[in-house]
Amino acid sequence: MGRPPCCDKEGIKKGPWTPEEDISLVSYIQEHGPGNWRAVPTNTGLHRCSKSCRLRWTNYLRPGIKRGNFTDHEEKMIIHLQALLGNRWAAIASYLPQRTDNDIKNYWNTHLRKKLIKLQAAGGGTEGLHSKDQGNSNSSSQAISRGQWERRLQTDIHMARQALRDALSPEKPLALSSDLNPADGFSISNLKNPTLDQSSNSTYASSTENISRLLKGWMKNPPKKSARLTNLANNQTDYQHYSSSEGTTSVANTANSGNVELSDTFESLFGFESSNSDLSPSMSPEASLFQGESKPDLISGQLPLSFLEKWLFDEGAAAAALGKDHFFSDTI
DNA sequence: AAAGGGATCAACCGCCCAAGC
DNA sequence: GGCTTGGGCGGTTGATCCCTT
Repeated sequence: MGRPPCCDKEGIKKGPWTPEEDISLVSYIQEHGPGNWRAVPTNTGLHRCSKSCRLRWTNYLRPGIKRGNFTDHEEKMIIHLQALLGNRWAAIASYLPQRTDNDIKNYWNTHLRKKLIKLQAAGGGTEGLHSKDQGNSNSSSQAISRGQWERRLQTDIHMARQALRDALSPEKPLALSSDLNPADGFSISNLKNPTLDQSSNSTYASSTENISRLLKGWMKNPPKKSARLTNLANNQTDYQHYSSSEGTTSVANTANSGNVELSDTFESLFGFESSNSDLSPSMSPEASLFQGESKPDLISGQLPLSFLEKWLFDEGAAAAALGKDHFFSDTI
């Protein structure tokens, strides 16, 4: 019984993705939209399993993905949501629309879990986490007892639940959408099927922002790692294609004639300007819509954020709630 | 400068669930 | 109702980076 692994077939490539593969995938999705992943490898000629294509898209190529350092605010969100939801990374990611579940999971496993353990071992709470510079956190907050920390956590959980109940309450549908401005092109139908309605071209074109950002990254940082990875994974690829000086593309060192002018292809395909060094993680409206495709929980993803922000991070409210015994009778 | 080991993160694996037949 | 399939999710792995000795 059981399903045969989808990647068991011979000739299925594994390992790091090359820019060529990324481009194939992105251009295919630009045309057809995400979904029907089974058809992607055959239609693109990629020697990857469908799952790998989906993962690559959702975790790295999808527009609107923010990479790099997590902000204090994001850290707090993750910590609270992890306490609230457990290791349901996809659910947590739905509250951080610019982050992927994989990213959050990695960040939790590599940073936050250790941080929490360390803090709790030191008798602290999340207070220390509220500042990246833990050395500056004041001693009184560090001295918070584990009991207090747990009580506060319980409070937060309760309040978050309450907020979610309120948010999901049919009596308050507008509360959820109050931040949505129809003038910005928002509509439920867009959320349900972002590939329809509005020009799907512009929607999918936004994915180019993301991949171009990635490619720019490769170009900017002479990809030591990438080159190694690529050489390991695919000796035919030469990342010198992507290296450049002053941001101009170069096709020097072309080892594979099939890849000639690949960097030019990037430019024509994605149209990024090498002079544009703004890699700030902004998400275009199209991107946010597009993102909704793979994160269909956009409504409950973005909008409750304000609720949760308000409730989860309002420490004053939490502290005030601590005094209310009825709360504990409710939650314990 | 080199070696060792911990940290990081992209990618894979296996399981689960829902939809379609 | 049972089986198959596609897609999603969380856990884990392994290559690479980076810091310390």
